[in-house]
Amino acid sequence: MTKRPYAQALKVIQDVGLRPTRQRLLLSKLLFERGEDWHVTAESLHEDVQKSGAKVSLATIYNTLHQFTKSGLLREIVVDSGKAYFDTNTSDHHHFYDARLGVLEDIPHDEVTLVSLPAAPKGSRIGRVDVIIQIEKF
Amino acid sequence: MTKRPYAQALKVIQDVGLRPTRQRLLLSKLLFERGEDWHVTAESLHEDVQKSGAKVSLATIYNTLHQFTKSGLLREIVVDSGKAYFDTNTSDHHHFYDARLGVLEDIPHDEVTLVSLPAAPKGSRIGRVDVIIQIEKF
DNA sequence: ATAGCTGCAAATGCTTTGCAAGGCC
DNA sequence: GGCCTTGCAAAGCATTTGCAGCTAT
Repeated sequence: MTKRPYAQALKVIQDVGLRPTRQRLLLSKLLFERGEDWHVTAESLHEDVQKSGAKVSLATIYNTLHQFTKSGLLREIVVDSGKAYFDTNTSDHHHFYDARLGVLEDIPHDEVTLVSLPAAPKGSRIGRVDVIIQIEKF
Repeated sequence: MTKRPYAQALKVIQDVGLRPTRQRLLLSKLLFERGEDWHVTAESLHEDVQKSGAKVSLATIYNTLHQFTKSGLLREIVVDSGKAYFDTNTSDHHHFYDARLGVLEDIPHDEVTLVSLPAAPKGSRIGRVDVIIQIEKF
């Protein structure tokens, strides 16, 4: 079956029950049809939109990133107290982060192993475990 | 030997080669003389200053937190893309974080063990490893 | 004296919000 | 039509910066 333009992007959006608007289709396409995992900020995605010749307002990009995250299409990664990163790879994995360059890189899931997780403080449960390995180029 | 007020706070500052100004002495005292590890934001520290009856401008608090961090007296912890946390415990350890409440808690160093750290991407070296365990109260 | 420090206010950077106009079902 | 979405501009926060005045040495 031939893949029509936006076919995958459309499906992704419909699968989570969002309306396939022009803006969401484009963002979905930019995010999920490149066949690799990657990391975006609202700003970087906005630039990609402009490079594609289209136009989506920054506000809508913020809204959409959050909707996609809430729907489980994206995962937010906190590595910088001042900028939000989103990861198209929502599976269980960790990250390298180069603070100087602001660049994130996935660590394959099986390359970090945690032993002996501590018990959560009483009255609370453990949600997610994030491992961030700071790196720097030399 | 009796401990004069600010004796410890003064020493801490002199040890890293900073001028013991009124502001730095107070902040040092608030941060390091309570005999336990804790986590502050510029805002929370500012409030503590005011509760103590003194006054230090927010700008100076930001400056001082960064100077102290650069001097190794504090460690910055990134758990929120929008607010900077600082930890008076600079030793090797990890954190619980309740995103809803914005509360950080230390995990004793020996209660998390990482096995099989991945190799850093070529051309880079590993700096710090941060493990953040998201928790939520129930 | 002088190099360093402080505080105010203004500026910055990222993100969110209010609301009128437009689009999808 | 009615509800969801978008986009702009304005507002919001946390943080940084410029610079005149103050302070430790």
